[in-house]
Amino acid sequence: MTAPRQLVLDAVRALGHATPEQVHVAVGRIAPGVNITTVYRTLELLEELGLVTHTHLSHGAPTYHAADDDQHVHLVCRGCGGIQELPPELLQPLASALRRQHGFLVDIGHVALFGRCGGCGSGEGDE
Amino acid sequence: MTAPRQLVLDAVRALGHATPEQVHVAVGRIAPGVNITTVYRTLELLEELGLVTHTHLSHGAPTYHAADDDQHVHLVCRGCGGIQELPPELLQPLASALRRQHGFLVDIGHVALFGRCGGCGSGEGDE
DNA sequence: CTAGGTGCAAATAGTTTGCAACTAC
DNA sequence: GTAGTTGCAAACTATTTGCACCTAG
Repeated sequence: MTAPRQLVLDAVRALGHATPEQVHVAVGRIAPGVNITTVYRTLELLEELGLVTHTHLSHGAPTYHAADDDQHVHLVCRGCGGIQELPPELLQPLASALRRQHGFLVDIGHVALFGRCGGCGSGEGDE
Repeated sequence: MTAPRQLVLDAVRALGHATPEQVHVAVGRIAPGVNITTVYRTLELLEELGLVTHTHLSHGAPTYHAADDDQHVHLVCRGCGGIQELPPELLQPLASALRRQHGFLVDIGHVALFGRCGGCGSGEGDE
């Protein structure tokens, strides 16, 4: 575990959610000169090691979070773009149903649900 | 509704799920020369009109499907990359709970759940 | 010396934009 | 002719790859 790697892991843990670019910025604050390439490579490595995982919230931007972090379900509002985190227990009933009926093991910490939050009843919504 | 637009809509309907590029290829089979740009622009337009919607399955590639198509929940297997479609009723209990408890209106046809399908108990998994 | 890790630049994929040509009223 | 639509090329963003360098054992 080298310095840049530790920094990337720390950044992911500190940020909670972060895109590779956000991680890069965070790391760069402490150790300027760390290349974005290294961030990508390190995130990939950390993911293989099971230390971080990533989820796809909204568009293409993947967000990484530490695996030892609390797992949570994401509610992404298409109106205001806000993201709510909810306890994963909410998914338990669904998860068991899927497992029983379809043999599918849902990765609960990796779920993003799209929709509208209370404040954004309707109207436009860009993702 | 011009010819290219009709073709894009037809392609989305015919393909069921498709990335913009797949739509482009499908359209090109019937009307070569239609530009990928037009596909993107048309998809955007059709989405505004409410005729199609898109979901993010796995990585960045968005998949479009016709809005009048049956809504369905996607189960994306991180092992084999396979995609299962399930009836949206599965989400009803969860959706009502979220609505009641969090005022959040889940877009049920827009859900992708990641995990492992029966055949891919464990092992690697590239998204 | 040897391997792994890193930075840099270039390549690639996916998507968007600017602009001129084209078509339908 | 005016507005909306399209194709093409170029711009952009996000990500990946090739390669030389550097450091630890």
